Amino acid sequence: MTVMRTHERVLAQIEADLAAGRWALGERLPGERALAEEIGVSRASVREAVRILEAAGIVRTAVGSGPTAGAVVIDRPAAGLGTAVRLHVASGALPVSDVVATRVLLETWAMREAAERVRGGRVPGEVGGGARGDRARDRADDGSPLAGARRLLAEMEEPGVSSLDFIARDQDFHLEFARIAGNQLVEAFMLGLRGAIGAYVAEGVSRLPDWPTTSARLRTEHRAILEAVAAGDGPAAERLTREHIEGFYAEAGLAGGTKFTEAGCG
Amino acid sequence: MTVMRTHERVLAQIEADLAAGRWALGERLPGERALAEEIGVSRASVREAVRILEAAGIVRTAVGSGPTAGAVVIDRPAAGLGTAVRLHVASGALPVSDVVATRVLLETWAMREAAERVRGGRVPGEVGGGARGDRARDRADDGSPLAGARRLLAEMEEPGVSSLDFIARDQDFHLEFARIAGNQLVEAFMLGLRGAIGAYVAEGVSRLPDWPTTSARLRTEHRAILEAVAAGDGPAAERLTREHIEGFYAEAGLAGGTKFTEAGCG
DNA sequence: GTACCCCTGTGGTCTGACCACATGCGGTAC
DNA sequence: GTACCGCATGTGGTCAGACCACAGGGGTAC
Repeated sequence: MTVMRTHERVLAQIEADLAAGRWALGERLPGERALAEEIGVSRASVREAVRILEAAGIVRTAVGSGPTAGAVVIDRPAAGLGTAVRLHVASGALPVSDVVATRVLLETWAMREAAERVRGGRVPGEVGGGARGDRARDRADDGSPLAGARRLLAEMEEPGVSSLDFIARDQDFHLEFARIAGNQLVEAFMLGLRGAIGAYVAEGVSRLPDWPTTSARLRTEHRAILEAVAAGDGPAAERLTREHIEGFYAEAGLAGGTKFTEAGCG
Repeated sequence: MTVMRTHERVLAQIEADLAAGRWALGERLPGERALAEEIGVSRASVREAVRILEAAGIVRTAVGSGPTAGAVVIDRPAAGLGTAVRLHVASGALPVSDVVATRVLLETWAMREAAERVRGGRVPGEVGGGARGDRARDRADDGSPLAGARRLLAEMEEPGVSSLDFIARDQDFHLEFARIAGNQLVEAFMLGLRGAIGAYVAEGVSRLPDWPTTSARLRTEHRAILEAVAAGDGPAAERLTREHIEGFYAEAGLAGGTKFTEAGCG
C-alpha cells in the first residue's frame, strides 16, 4: 500500500464529498484557505487538487467576490476529455487518424440513434441533461425536435457565410444530433474530440482547392442527413453521415476515414 | 483576449515543446526548478501544470535520483479519460447508464473491426502502439493474432477461478480485441471507462444470484465471440458482443442505470 | 575487489506574504 | 428619499524560500 500524496488525498476527499452530494451543480466549494484548514493540508496542495478538477471540467474558478467567484461546480466533461486527447495528440503518441476514426464512429452512432429516437418519439427535452450550459440554445422551438438542426442548416445556407462560421455551424449541427441521441458521454466526447482536432480541421479547410464547391456539397449532404433522421431512417442516416465525414477528411487531406471504410461499419 | 494564467502559460509551453518533439516517450522533463527558471515563473505554477499533465496521463512523476526520477513522458491516455469520466460520474451529472451505453458502443465497434481485420490480415503487431506498458503482455505468440484472447479464455475456464479473477480476465479479453481493432483512442477510452465503472461492476457481480451459472454462460458467449472474430464475421461478432454485454448488465441489475446510481452514490 | 556511507538532485510539502480583482456595503451629495 | 461613489472584504493568482524524504552514484575505508 503506497501512501497517497497530499493533493491526491484532497482530491479523494472532494470526490467523496461530490459523490455524497455535498455540493450541487452551480454551488461553490469552500475557499481554498478554508478547504486547506478543513482537510489539514497546505493551500498549495489544495490548489493542485483544484487544478485537476478544473482540467477535468468539474469546477471552474474565478477571482473576485460574490456568488460567481470561487470554485463553482460545473459539468463540462468535454473539457477534460478534450484536454487529455489534445495533449496526447501533441505528444505524438496518438495519431490524428485514430482521433478522426473515433469521431466517425461516435457520429455515425449518434446519427443512427437520433433517427431511431425521432421515430420512437423519445427525444430528450431541451434541458433534460441538466445545467450543462455549454452554449446558449436559444433557438425558437417550433415543436419539432429537429428545429435546432434546421436553424443551423439555414444559417449554413445563407449567402456570404464565411468558412469559419460555416465550420462552426457544421460542428454544432453534428453536435445537435448527439444531444438528440441522448447520451451525455458521447456528446461530451464528440465535443472534446472536436476541440482536440479543431486546429487540424481548420488547417485542412485552408488547403481545400475550391471551398464554394465543397461547401455546396456539404450543404447537400447535411440536408440529406437531416431528412433521413426526420424520416426515422437510422441506417440511411448512419451511411450518409459516414460518407459525409470521410469525404470531408479525405478531401481535406486528413486520412482517417479510409481505415474505417475498409472496416465496413455500416 | 484574456490573459492566460501562469500555469496555463506553462502548460501551453510544455505542450508546444511536446508537439515539437523536444522530449520523446520515456524521456524526462527538466526539473521543476529548472523549468520554472526557464519559463520565468515560480515553481508552484510549474507544479500546477505538471499536475494537469500527470492527471491527463502525459507524464508520471517520481522522487529520488537517477533515470527513473523526475517527470517522465509516458503515454497513458486511458488515465486522463478515466479520471474525467469517473469524476463526472461522482458529481452525479453523468449517469452510469450513459457510461454503460458508451461502453457497449465502443466494444461492439471494436469487435466488428477486429473481425474485419482478422479476415483481412491487418492485425497490428504486439508493440505497434508504442511503450504503453499498461500490463505485461507476455503470452506466448503462436502466430495467431488471437493467441492472447485464447489464452485469456482458457484462464477463465480453469476450474476454481475466483469471480474477481474472472472479471479481470473478462475485461482483458475485451480489451484484447480493442487492441486488435488498432485504434489507440478507442482502446484507451474503453480502458478509462472500465476504470471509471469498475467499482460499480464489482458491486453488481456481488449481487448476482448464481455466479456459477452466470459465469458458465459468459464463457459460452466469449467462445462464440472469439470464433466469430476468428471467422472474420464482423456482424456476428458485433451482435454477440452486444447481447453479451447488455445481458450481463441486465442480470447484474445495472441496465436501468438510475437504480444503480442510487446504490453507488447514496 | 567489495561494502559502506555521504553527497547530490529530485519531487513533496509547508509557510507566509503580496497582488489583482469583483462584489457589496455604507457613507455622502443632492 | 434617491443616486452615486469609494473603500472594506474575501476570493483566487502568484511568488519566494525553506525543509523533508527519497533514490542513486561516487568516493572511501577495508
